[in-house]
Amino acid sequence: MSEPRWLDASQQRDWRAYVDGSVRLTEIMDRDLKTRHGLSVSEYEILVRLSEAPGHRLRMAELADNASQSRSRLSHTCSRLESKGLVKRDNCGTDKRGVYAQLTDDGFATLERAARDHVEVVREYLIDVIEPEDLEAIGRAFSAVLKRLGAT
Amino acid sequence: MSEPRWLDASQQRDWRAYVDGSVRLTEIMDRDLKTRHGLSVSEYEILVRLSEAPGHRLRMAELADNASQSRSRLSHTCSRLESKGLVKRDNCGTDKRGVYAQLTDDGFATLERAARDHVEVVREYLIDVIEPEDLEAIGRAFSAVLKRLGAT
DNA sequence: ACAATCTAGTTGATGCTTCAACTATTCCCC
DNA sequence: GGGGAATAGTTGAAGCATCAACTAGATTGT
Repeated sequence: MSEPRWLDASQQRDWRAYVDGSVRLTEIMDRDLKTRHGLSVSEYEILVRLSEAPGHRLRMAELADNASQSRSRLSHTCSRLESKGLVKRDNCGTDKRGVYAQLTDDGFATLERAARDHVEVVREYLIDVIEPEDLEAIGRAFSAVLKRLGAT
Repeated sequence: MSEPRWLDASQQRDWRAYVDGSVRLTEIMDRDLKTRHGLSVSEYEILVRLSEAPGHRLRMAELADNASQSRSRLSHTCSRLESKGLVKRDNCGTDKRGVYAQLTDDGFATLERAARDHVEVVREYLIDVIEPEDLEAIGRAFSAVLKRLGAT
């Protein structure tokens, strides 16, 4: 219960800009993906991780970790994606508890279309409006955050 | 429908680190505020903005803009805060449609307690683990994003 | 002064997230 | 090899966000 170490004025300003800016940025990306492709950001993230996995499939737990989602949330999201036909679940042979999430052809095609538009939004509202070295700083900073949190 | 300008490898890495890191960071702050003070991040943000306003009160629309929330969302959140006794609504004299959100004494006290803990989390997981100049870069970058989005 | 229009704010339905509880399987080890 | 603990994943309920529809009051133009 010691005295809190408050942020100084400039830290405060930077922190606030980050909080407000990142909220608004996420909002934009969310709405764009939703209206143009019917995907939420968390659905999109799952498709991305699956598309990068060997054979376009991953065990649920690993997928959850990759996408920074809880297992419960992944289960629900995955069910939605499955009912849209973008993902399908397969049992794992070696571990009878296990389940693979597998990207369908339709899922891959949808992702390719969505990714094209998504990258434009990321450019338009972030990458093209900031200095390249500030993007690098962001990368460095959040990598450090992830390391602090014990992730890869 | 032109060719998408894909991100290069280093942009990709930086962008990914940001997406993952910011999601996880928000999660931490959310859980911390919730378990220690019973507040969601969006409730906390509203208390912060109110505490900074003259007389600890603001018109709903202005508060919504400050906190980057939709008016609908503010209405709901404000009702929750009101039922917790942290905020109260007053009619506006000059505009009969208008409503003021007013921070209560209890609300202010709760915010003070929450802010002390919150700043520690922000330090522990972000500010103390990154270089000061990277924080400045983050501030610059997201200010540019906000400007691009037409905010202050 | 009246109608058309615009702005402030709320509401309820719907959908996504979180949390705790649950089943089923595997691992550990005595 | 059998009982206890750990792991994989799902489920349902409750809470929060989003969207469209709505009420009520202000503004504008004629």
